[in-house]
Order: sequence, then C-alpha cells, then structure tokens
Amino acid sequence: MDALVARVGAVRAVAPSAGAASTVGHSPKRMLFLDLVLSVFRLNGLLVAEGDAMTEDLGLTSARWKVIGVVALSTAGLTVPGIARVLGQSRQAVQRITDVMAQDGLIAYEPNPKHKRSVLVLLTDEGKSAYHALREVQDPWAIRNTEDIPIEELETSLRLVRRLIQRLDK
Amino acid sequence: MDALVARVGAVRAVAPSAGAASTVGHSPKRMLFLDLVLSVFRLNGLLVAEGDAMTEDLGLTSARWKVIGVVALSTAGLTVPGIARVLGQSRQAVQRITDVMAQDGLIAYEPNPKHKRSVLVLLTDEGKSAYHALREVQDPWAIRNTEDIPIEELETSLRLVRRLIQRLDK
DNA sequence: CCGATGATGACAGCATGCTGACATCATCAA
DNA sequence: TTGATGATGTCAGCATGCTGTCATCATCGG
Repeated sequence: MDALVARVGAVRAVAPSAGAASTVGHSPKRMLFLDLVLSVFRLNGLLVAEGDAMTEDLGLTSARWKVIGVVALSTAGLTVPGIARVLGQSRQAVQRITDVMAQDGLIAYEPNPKHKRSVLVLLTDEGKSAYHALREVQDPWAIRNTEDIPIEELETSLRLVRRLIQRLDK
Repeated sequence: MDALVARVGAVRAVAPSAGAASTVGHSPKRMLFLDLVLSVFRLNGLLVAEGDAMTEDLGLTSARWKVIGVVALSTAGLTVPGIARVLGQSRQAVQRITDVMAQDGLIAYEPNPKHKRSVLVLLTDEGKSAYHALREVQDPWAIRNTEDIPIEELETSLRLVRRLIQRLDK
C-alpha cells in the first residue's frame, strides 16, 4: 500500500492539495494484497493495450488472440463453450468474438461428430497464418519482457496468481 | 504453458475431439510468461466479479471502490484526471464513474483553489460511510485470501507485477 | 502582455466483458 | 421410452474500459 500512497502523493504536482494518507489498521499482508489487486487491474489494462497494439497489423486484437491461441493448441477443434471454459469467460462473450472472426475468415465452424448442435471451431488457413504471425511478434515480446527476470520469480508469481484464481473461481 | 495445455485437454469431456497440443519452440520463460499473461486476464475478471459481489450491498462496484479508495487516501481531494493518473486509467472513464457516484451522493465536487476549472473530488459523509463499510468487508477478504500465502511470495509477485507495469507503461 | 503549449471538460463511438432470459437439443436415469 | 436435468444457441441489456475530437481554460516563456 505504500506504493499506492506514493502514487497518490505523486499527483500533488497536479492537485497540490492532496495530502498524506491514513493507513492505520492495515497489516502488511493486507496492504500487500490490496496493492497487488490494484496492480493486477492496472497490468490487465496495459496487457490488453499492448496486445492490441502488437497485433493490429495482423487483424487481431487481445480478445482474438486469446481465442486463436486456445484453438491453435487443440488439434481437432473446440466448441465455443469449450473455449469459454478454458479462458474462464462467458460463452456469450466468446461467441461474439468467434462470430466476427468467422466473418473475417480466421476461423471456421465445422460439424461436431459428437454433438449435433454445438459446432467445432477450427482455424482456417488464414487463421493459421495469423497464428504464426502472432507467434512471431508474441514470442520476442515475451522474451523481451522476461530476459532480466529470474525464472524463479516468474514461477512464484504464476503459482500465486493461479492460487488466487483457483480460490476465487468457485 | 503446461497448465494451458492441461486446461485445453480438460475440455475433452465436452469436446472429446480436442487432442494434444504443440508447444514446440517454446522456451520455459516464454511459456511461463504467456501463461502468466493469460492468468492475469483471468484473475482480473475474477477480481472484478468478486469486488462487485462483495460490495453490491454497499451501493458500490469494483470500479467505484477503485475510485473511493484513492479519494479516501487523499486528505484534501483529487481532481478527476488526478484519480485517473493514480489508477492508470483514462480520465473519461473515471469521469463517468465519478459523475454517477456524485449523483448517488457518495462524492461531491468542490471548488479547487489551485485550478478554476478542474474541481476536486471529495467524499461526502455517505461516501465516508461507504468507505468504512468497504473496509469492513475488504479487509477480512484480503486476510482470508492471504493467510496461507507467505509474505515473501506476495512481495515477489507484487514486485514482478510492478516491474511489468513500469515496463509497459511507456 | 501575448501567444504557444498543455490540461481539462464534454460528447461520441467502439470493444470487451458480464448477466438474464428463453427455446431447443443432449444426455441419462427411472 | 420417457421425463428431468443440463448444455447450447441466441438475443437483449448493461458496465467498464478505450480512443478521437473539439472547445475552453491555465500556465509559462518570449
């Protein structure tokens, strides 16, 4: 929370009347956690913006490469609700994205031999090209953003985030 | 990325044709980072939902307690663009939230002695009550979600997230 | 003092997520 | 076989972010 207070304080240059903050009663863990929560909000917004900027030349967006990535990881296609479950999103939200992606020719709906109504989502050739192009910008980006970060920190952070996800997703 | 593959594989029960995935060419760090990115997306969604559910009885939402928390940390008010800078959001997004909160009587716009046009946002008595009520549910929630997590892991993760924020926010 | 530059307010449009609701199809147990 | 239950498709509405645009106000250097 110290950082939050610092950020509030830093705004004094613009709103000079902002004064000191009261954090009385906050245990260290509480402050850490609440600051982590706000930081996750912030990072999420930046990652979406970064993903959009990184892939705008490919006809993709952040929402689309979430979908295209999941579909590419499957060999025989996934249903729309299946993609939603993997991403932890509503099936309606995914459906809207896939409908537009299908119009754009990135994916195609194919009959599902296991389910009459729920069709399978597959990458078209264009979709596969987009995925490879995505990899070509995404991989260097991932490397660039982790090259000076110890792998142990990545593992610890990922484990913590997963833990929180598991706890909240019930 | 193993976990992502596992999640895709786990959908086989619903879409049984989903097969093994190809992760050839992914270095460990890349996989960790990309998985972390997707996990942050997921956690963000869950935190928003959790925040909404946790505060719906208080007339708040996730977006509102971001604002009310920042305002409460300042003693003499902040301008709307100032709040936006602290939160790392657009001033328009914050403006919309504060306008509704002002209508609801949670905050009030007061003249800014340092700036004629840009008013200061202050908590009303009702807003202060809401903030205290927020604290009463948010603090136990923070404790509940961190009691079995070592403080070192929280610090490491927060540091990593901040590092990524700093890198992307340029 | 004045003009350039930046910050702010206000409005519009758009993308992405959520929930609710309803009909229909699949699946499984009685 | 049939009825209950769950999964899916589909449409609607809403919340929350973003960007773009333009007019106006503040601030500061010349």
